[in-house]
Amino acid sequence: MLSLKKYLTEGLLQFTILLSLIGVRVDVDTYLTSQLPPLREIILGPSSAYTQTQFHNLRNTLDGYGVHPKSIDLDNYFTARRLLSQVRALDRFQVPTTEVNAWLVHRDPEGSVSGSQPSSGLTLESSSGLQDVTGPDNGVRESETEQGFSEDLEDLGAVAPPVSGDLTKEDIDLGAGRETFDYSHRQKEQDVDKELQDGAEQDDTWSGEGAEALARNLLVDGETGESFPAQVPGGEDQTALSLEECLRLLEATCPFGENAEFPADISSITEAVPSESEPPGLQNNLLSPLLTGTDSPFDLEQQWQDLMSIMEMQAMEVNTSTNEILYSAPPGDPLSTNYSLAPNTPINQNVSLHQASLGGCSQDFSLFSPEVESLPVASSSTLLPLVPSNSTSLNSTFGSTNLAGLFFPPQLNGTANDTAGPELPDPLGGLLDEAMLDEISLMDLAIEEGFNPVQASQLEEEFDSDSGLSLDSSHSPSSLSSSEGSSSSSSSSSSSSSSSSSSSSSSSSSSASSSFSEEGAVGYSSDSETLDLEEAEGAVGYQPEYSKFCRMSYQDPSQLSCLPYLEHVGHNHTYNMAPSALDSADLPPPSALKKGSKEKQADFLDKQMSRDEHRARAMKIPFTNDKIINLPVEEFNELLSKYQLSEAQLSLIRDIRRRGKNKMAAQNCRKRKLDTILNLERDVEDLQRDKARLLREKVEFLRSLRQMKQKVQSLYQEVFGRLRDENGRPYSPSQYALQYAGDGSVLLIPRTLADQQARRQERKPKDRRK
DNA sequence: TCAATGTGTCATAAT
DNA sequence: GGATTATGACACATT
Repeated sequence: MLSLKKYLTEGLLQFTILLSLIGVRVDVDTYLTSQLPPLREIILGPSSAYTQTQFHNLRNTLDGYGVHPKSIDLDNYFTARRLLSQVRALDRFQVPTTEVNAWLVHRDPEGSVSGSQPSSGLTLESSSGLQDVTGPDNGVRESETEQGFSEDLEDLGAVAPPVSGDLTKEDIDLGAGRETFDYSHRQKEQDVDKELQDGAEQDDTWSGEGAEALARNLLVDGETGESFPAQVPGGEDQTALSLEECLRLLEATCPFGENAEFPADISSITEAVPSESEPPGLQNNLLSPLLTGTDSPFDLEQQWQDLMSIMEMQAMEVNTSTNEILYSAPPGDPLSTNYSLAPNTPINQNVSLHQASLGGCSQDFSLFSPEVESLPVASSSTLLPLVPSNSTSLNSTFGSTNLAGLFFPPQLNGTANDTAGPELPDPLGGLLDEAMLDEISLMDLAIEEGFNPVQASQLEEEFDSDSGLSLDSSHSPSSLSSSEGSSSSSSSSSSSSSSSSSSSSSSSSSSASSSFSEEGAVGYSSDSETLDLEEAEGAVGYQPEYSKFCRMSYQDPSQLSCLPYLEHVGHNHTYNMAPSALDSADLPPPSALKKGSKEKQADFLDKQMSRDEHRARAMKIPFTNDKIINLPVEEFNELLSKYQLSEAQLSLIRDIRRRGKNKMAAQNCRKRKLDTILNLERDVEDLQRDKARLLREKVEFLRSLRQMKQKVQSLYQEVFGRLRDENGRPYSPSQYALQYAGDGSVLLIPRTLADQQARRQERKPKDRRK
């Protein structure tokens, strides 16, 4: 069956591709849906290769259009829609928006291959996957960024519709996928896709089918669902053609009135750069790299590649400095605006902010991942040499300068020129304090080596929602052991609950006599029933032990999977038993327990009794140790008054109560101690991360400040060098200086006067401090 | 055999 | 002042 399905699938796919290549438009799904249900079941069942087109059909019916894909009017209809969408999407600066998710799917270590299934969020939440996202070059920062990056991605997902890898083609074609306009439908698609791909995830032939699916996606218009021949096999050429086509459409068919949203959306581009201080004409400069490409396709392609390489660096910035994104200043923050003259840092932060807040824009930026070139549809294959091999935060930050280099006119982009060319020296090399960088690196390494404290806190919240004494037993692994042991002891099921605390009355040698469970209901071992079962299984384990292991386990998350194993961890403290019991303290074989003779169970439980329980039984104490320990003092005294007890018995009872309470107190104390240690550890890691972030921000600010100063200095020298006196001679820099007036004018004043004014200005802040 | 760890118990102070 | 709780210290068992 599988072979038949594969045969049919591949054969039909190849046939479809061939037909498409020769210009015949074929929509297999139409036939599969309406005419060949068995084949559809066979092929569509677990195969993800067909879900895309199926979704198109779904959309065609679900979004209300209701146009049959094979309708004669479909050409005009879809062509008009596609062209309109092209025009509309043109101004959105659409670069492939979904490759990142496709890449995530491919990189998923769990092997989930569906990019459109709803579980993509799970993929994003996977820490390993996130580390993969950061790329191998970002290992230094993985530990620090994995949590923040996850949050960042979640933020992106919260704003932007979840997109999948099977949209790649439409991104290349138009940029704006249909999902951009119909998110709800996309969710429906994902639901269907999940059903369809449940089996596909286990299909070993996915890679082949996935490649075919990608190739097939190239033949299906992502926006209209229309199938059309793959006219341009090369991704880059296709991208260029799409742009050219769009531009031609823009010029030929669309009046400006129809592009009323164009400038508004252009702002979405300019918002990515600190345009607050830009002159209005800059937008033209900003657009020029894209719009002027119609005249020179090569230039357009070259600029497009440059842009993609820049965006790629931006994406790496997203992957590697999420904390900076999370902590970065809001758009209106003075830090972001005041540095607008030096575009490096503000651009970086603004872009990051938009990546975190604007879905479309963020996706557009984030898809430039180093893995994009692995997809045969993007034009980023030539970008690989541009990808910095050492993608540290600082290097990726430098990448943002190239963005300014592209968007800003050269005369305003002195800093970008400093960093754009490979032949130019790295400006940061002379600007940054090496010690500071080393500190950052060491800090990142230190953080990386430790367990992520945020994850630890999450685990702590998950496993111990109550930091106090009482634990929710439903969250405790002891409930597992409870369920496991529920059938092991019949006496456990008959354990009687007395008032607030349940006393475990297990059968002993004399069936009527009671054994005692020292672990009472007070403290954080709240559920004595489970404890009884654990004791019945020979595990001393009590709730705090499990709690402790839970806490220890989130030092290493992998240990979380071993929780059932914990029931065997408990120490067999046979020293609690009476010497007579120690003689035969060996655990009974499991077969004996399974055979379940009550006497053997009674012997076994008898052996598990604590020392005080044996003493109490030896002294013929008429009530359980559990009552002795856990009853309130009034009830306890009332209980004692009911019986005629000897002094020895009363003394033993008081000792039992004291030891029992102290035992629980010790457990609580140890639990609190461990909690304190873990909280301190987490606080230390948080502080280290904050310190590293602040250091990075400081470095960036210093770098921006330095670059601004350099720029101002160069402008100063340039202006000053052009000044001439009445005789046409240049002014001496030692005698004259330029001073900036408050109204924006520049005055030439004697150096001495300038020095005096400078001193006055220096004194003012000092006086204010005083 | 030794070290690390877990646990119960005691003594003592604090509540 | 007694009961309870918290905690350091110790001993013992287990790994």
